[in-house]
Amino acid sequence: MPELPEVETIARGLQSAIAGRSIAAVAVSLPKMAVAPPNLAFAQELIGERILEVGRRGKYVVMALASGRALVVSLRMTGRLIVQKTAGPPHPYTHVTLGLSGGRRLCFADVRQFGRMRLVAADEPWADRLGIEPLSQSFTPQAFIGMLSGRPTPIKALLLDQRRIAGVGNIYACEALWEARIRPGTPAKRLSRPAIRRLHGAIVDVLERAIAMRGTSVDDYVDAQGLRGGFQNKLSVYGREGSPCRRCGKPIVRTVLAQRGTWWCKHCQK
DNA sequence: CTGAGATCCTGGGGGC
DNA sequence: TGCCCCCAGGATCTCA
Repeated sequence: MPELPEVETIARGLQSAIAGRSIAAVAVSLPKMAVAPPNLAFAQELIGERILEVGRRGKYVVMALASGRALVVSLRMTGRLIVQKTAGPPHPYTHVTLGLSGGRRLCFADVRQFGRMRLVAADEPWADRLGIEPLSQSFTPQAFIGMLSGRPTPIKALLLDQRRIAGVGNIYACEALWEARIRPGTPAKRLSRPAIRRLHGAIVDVLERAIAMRGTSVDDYVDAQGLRGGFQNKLSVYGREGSPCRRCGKPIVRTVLAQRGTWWCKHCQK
């Protein structure tokens, strides 16, 4: 499932592969996957547009268009954005295809159909519910302390809340909590200042290391060029139930917290 | 505001 | 071996 490092990797790949190209054709085979503002036709609006640059906000891929509008893509669990040469069959489970200048096409594929490609107007505040970017200057230890203050919510559930921190998902929440030696179920308000500082550093560290490895491919994640990431080999706890903790050697356990699988070490996460 | 629960989907894993 | 059932999982919406 693509989280911040995977989406960042995809966005960088798209930036080098399709930035500057114009959209010559649009094919939508599953209409719910392609959303446009009211009374506007997705395909018709996009034809003739040009993709200026591709970036990321939280777990969303953001394609800035020449008109000032944007194409915002949510990949959810199984969504993919794949750039291909126009010849040959499209990527499996492609529901939206953008035919681009220069003989390329962008396939938006998704087995489970949870993802969305949304055309947003220039003045549409589409990201107004998203929280702080954890790799931005504004994510300071002080800001993090304020975010957790007084909250009874289990710290892991809080890390997954996109309204607070945008981009952290299940994999990196588990990994950061292990790195900071914090029990996932700890109420946020019960964490000490040093623990919060450790966790702040761990979040930034694990996200940066994962980006450097081009993301984690535990299921079937691939980037815009169809390549797998490398961080799955560096995971400390996620998906490692029964395997020895890399720090203390005790077996990693799996529990359920906030309706999500949660992997952690009972011995060294207090 | 906050949290809990439902919802959307389908491949694949587990159970028999 | 083969078949069927059921579940994971992110964001969004409803409801308390």
